[in-house]
Amino acid sequence: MRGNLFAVAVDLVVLTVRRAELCVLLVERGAPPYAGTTALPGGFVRPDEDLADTATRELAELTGAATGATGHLEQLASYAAPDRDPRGRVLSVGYLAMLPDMTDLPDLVRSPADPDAPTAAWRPVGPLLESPGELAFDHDRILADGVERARAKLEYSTLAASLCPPEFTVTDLRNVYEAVWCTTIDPRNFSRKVTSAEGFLEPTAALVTGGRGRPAQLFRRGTATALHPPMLRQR
Amino acid sequence: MRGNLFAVAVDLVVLTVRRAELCVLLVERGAPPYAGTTALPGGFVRPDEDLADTATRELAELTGAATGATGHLEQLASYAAPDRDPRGRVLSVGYLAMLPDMTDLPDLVRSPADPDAPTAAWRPVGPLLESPGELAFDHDRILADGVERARAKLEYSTLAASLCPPEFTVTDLRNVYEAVWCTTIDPRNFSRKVTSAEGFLEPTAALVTGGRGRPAQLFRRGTATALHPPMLRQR
DNA sequence: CCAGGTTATCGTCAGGGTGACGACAAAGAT
DNA sequence: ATCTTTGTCGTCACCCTGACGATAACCTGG
Repeated sequence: MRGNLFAVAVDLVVLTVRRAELCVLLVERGAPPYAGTTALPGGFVRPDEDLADTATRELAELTGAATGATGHLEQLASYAAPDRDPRGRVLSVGYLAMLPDMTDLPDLVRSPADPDAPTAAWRPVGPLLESPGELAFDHDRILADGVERARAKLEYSTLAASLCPPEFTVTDLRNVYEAVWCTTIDPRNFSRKVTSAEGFLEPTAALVTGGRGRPAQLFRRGTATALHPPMLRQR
Repeated sequence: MRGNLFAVAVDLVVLTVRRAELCVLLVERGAPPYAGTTALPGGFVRPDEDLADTATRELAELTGAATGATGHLEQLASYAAPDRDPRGRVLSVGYLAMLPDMTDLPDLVRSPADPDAPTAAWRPVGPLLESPGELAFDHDRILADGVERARAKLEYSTLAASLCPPEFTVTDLRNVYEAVWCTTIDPRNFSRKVTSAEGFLEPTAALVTGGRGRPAQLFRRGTATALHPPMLRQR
């Protein structure tokens, strides 16, 4: 009954917004198969781990555990086509992570926990989605599913704040929506929507200054997770 | 690297609406572990199968392949806690199926394809969700996730039609919404919403008669899959 | 055959949310 | 000092929805 066994891996779709673009964290594969090509970061589930444990551990190894507080991590879907890995039967559980733009980190991220780990780099998702084929295994599909999940979740949740630093302005938040959805949003209507949504934003005493134009109010994440009524994308 | 291997199973959350109640298809476990208790139907992935293949095959074995045309099947999530199965490491991929009410079938369904398979029975989900603990493994959680997915999907998709027979009235469709959401909906507003939604319903030439009251128009599923704007549940 | 009950469906109306946009405030730039 | 840029408030029309009246078309029972 159970003679057919699988290796189980967790692959991460780590998204952030850098320079007004939605970006994903990719690694260069060092070992076969697909050596030398880019891929989603991932690894195998250890004997004592649940799936979420593996995802959390790998995310910490990649980014240096800077997530936790502000970031978001959720399961996406599982992929187990018989021929998806030439080594044999491998089931991959996709996880979606959304992190604030850590502009202080360079485009190349070297893991502090594991110096032998492959170097990770942020890449804009647009070209990867439009012309698939660059990523190893079925990672193009996993990436597409992750981006679509993120786009959908911005509609009816307060998750966009996970892509912002701990304190942010309404414009920061709007830039996240515009980058993820590839649209432009009217700043006045957007401000009305997010500031009047109960529990989305918590005002801070401070204003942000230094840029051009009128100083903007700083906000923190509110306690709400759902956004009612939702903010629908244009179709 | 790959010494830690898993058995991979697919467990089905098969939902339908029977007698104005949302019901799930459960089986009596004949073999250990959890012999004698009820559980979600499921089975292991075969060597040449993708996950969706396994789900489709098991659904066909359970219901006699009467699905396909009108039914719906989608992946839910994966569950792999280290101690979720006493036999060892088993990863289970949950699938959600939604079928029309086949009232012609009895509450007990004996598989035509595999007479040795355990007998399946329709059970209302309400008591199972309110007092968990009856189902084997972590199937209470899988069931809860499946029901919540179904409830959410009715909001922004035309999936409720998958729980209706091929031809149905607006009242049939409303009964599905009311059973899944455990609410009551104003018939006039509901009718206005679903008949004006582009591509949700396709009118048929026929009326349905025989019941009490004015005869109702018969509809077929439209081609649309998304429902814009969504029909939001009360909170 | 007709009254009454039941169900389907159309119509009306007020209120909330949103898109489109004007207006002003408050900073830096020249 | 003026211009430009950006943030925020306000206004208005429109659409959708909830609440509900009204009518149509059937069945049932006197």
